[in-house]
Amino acid sequence: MAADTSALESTAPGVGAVVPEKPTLDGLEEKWVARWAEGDTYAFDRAGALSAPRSETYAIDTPPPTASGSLHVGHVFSYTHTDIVARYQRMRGKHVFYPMGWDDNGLPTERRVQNFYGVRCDPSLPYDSSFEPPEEPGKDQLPISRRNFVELCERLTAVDEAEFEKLWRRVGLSVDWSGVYRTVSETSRATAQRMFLHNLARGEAYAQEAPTLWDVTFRTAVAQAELEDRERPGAYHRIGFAGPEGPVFIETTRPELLPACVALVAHPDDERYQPLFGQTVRTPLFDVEVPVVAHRLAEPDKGSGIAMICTFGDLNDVTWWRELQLPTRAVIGWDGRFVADPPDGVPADVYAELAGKTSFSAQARIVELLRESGDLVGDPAPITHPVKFFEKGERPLEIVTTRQWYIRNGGRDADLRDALVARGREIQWVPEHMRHRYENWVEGLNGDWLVSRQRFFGVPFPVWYRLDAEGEPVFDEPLLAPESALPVDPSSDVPDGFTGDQRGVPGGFIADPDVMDTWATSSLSPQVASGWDTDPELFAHVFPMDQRPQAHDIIRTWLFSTVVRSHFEHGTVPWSHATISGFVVDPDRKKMSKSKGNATTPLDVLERYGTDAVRWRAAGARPGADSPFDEAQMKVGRRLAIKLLNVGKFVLGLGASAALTADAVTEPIDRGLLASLATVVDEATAAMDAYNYTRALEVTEAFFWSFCDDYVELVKTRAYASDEGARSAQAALALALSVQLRLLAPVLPFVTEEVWSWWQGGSVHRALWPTATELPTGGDRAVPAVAAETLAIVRKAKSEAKQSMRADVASATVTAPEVQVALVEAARRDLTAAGRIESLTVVAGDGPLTVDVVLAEAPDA
RNA sequence: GGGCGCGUAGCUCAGCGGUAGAGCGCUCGCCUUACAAGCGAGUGGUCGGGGGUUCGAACCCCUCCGCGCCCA
Repeated sequence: MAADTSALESTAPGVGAVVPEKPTLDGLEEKWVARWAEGDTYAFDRAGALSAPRSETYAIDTPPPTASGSLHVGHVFSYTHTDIVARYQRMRGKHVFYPMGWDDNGLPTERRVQNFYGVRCDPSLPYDSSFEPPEEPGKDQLPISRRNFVELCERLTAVDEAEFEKLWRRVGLSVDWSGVYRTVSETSRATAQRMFLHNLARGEAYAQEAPTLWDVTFRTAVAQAELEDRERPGAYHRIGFAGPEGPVFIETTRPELLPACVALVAHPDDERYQPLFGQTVRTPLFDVEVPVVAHRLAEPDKGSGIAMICTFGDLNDVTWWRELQLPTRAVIGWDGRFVADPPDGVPADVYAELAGKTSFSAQARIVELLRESGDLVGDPAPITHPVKFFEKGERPLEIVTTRQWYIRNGGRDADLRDALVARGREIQWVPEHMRHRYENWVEGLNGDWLVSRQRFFGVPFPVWYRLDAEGEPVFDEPLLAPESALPVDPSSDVPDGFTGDQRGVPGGFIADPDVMDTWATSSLSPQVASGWDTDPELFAHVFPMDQRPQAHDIIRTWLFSTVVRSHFEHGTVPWSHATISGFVVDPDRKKMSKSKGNATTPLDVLERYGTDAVRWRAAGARPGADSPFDEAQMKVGRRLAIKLLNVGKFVLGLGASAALTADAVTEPIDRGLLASLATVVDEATAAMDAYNYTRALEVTEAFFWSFCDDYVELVKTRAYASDEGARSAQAALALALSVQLRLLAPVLPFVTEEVWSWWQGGSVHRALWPTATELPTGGDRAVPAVAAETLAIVRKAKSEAKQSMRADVASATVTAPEVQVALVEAARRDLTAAGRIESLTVVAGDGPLTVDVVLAEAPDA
């Protein structure tokens, strides 16, 4: 701990503090985290904000971290980037609306709860109010009711969230912790359901029975945005179909889908197959008659150039099926296995061999059968090809026809697509080139946004269906929850006009069984955080927000879906700026992630180098740029923080204080130093306004080191005196310290606050960002620059003579261009003291400034 | 295959039309009363290759090579 805390009784930061004997970084985090919490230093002043113009509020749409996940250094970096901006805007006098959220909704939480407690959700079970999970997860997962499962999710995420908050406070995030939201909260659920109902009412959401990409492990539909291609081994099987004039050979990687074959397809220009178009062929083994059709998506140079269309092997099949209006012969069920009964028109005897099998074993069996029948030509030819996976899944996706909810996103509507691209152009992207990621994605969409998921933990659709006399649901007339009742859980709540005992009985009703995609909730983070559903006055003030910070990997998901929702509901972009941070990568330039095993635990690094050092390193990563994790860099940040403590102690130990003002600065070199600082302030401010915190820090830091190594060394002796010159130095040092502490405060919140507290009232983080106008004008920056240059040459002479910097100089003769002579003379007093120069002569001459240094005889040499 | 970004000192990166820069590293010095968790000095690059524009190119244009990310 810092040595001086006993003197601090007041809750106001800084009041009554003194400069410690031996300043240290140790313990600053604990001290100031507690002090900021007590003093509500980062509280959002709602009333003050609402009574001021919108331009005086700065609202941030913070990414809610996945509460069940774990944080690594990459997270610390990107959240620090945002915090630097937040702190800057606060110091500019803005009301900073900077809430934190937790994403405790969705699959990661569901999976973590299953593993942590050893349970699984079985929606058919009744709620058990006395249920307690086992101490240790058992070998087999314990089936529990949906409501019990959800309760465990909430219990576990609350623990995780408390840990996260502790870490974020230690990182120094200037979040208003009274405004935390959760994506699974009542408010979030109500917001998501209300927005969905609005989308539905305006025709922006709809349900449709359609072929859907399906993860057989999670047994849920997945959206285009959640897909990824993975290279997987496969094999082309050459199979003969019986054509009108002999066999037609196709090559397929999925022979097991033969019973699902509905046509063969070739490119319309392919002369080899033109004679067959309009004719029919018969499938081997099953002997089903299928047409030969032409379509531009068939690739002549792939395989034999003619392919079988199955319902459904891949997305091309879906396109062909839709555009060519082919029949459906689905064989794969929700569990990824071949369904029990063959499709219409497919003989049951052969199909019976496949029923109940997975794709893998069905393929093996089909290949055997084809060999026996002689329809398989040669051996399968191994290939590697891209296969679609759910990004969180481990088995290839199947395509299953199901009824799903969609929200329009321009994937099937050029006008909407253009409108959403135009929204993207309203956003200021930082860095600018990230805009292309957005436009590429929007322009490449091939379907609407599938938002329903067949999971248990999530926001349910506020929808029921009437059951007809036969007990079949009437999907065309969904029963919607009234907005006043939101949030609802349709599996326990009852639609208007019905009673609970009518659930599931003919003439009664059933609930829509699905929950929303996690992005369907996350895409409403601006609305949830800003009180769309709970505090319309606040929402009207802070929305559209100023900044959406996030990483570039979720532009297609989080960013895009947020734009879609805002476009529909509010007819505006959700924020004016999207700031995109890069990744922290390991030394091999691989993205740091827990699953790759190369993630560095943040707490360990924070403890070893101190928060300010880690934040300093984070600030060195420009917006959008990946940056390698290198501990050696942390030491540099730590050194900067220590330097601040020491120079602060020096300046304040001289008797410099906040009472000294610019008027006292009379010496040319002092005025020059402050003139130079004024340009630094201007540059840093311009850089911060452009979200270029890296540049702002660079400019400030360069000045700071030269301030310490040159200016302070030059004026030190004078500052120790007690004449007018001393007061000039002391005032300049005090002013420069004050300005520099404030310039560095967003990056180094702890050490700057510590030094600030030694001599100023209030928090540095509530102080105003410096402006050039608080510094005296008219100083000549060349005076300190030339003095430093001269001193450097004297130092070099001492260094080359292997002498101490304290070695005396008998005489130094400066030969300088005419215009510089007066500058050197203006710094004469400081130069002779700092260089320990007995006799300093300055003459005009040609060429650059030189110094002829004659060292005094060393006393005991 | 398409899009985007990047290739500058051993490492991390600035510079983006006018004489190659910083920090780290390394080498050599220095106990200097703010700081030895420090200070001073030095070392180090045909700015990925090739063409072009220009009085002048790391910077602009073309092309090639390599790396990364996103999308097919």
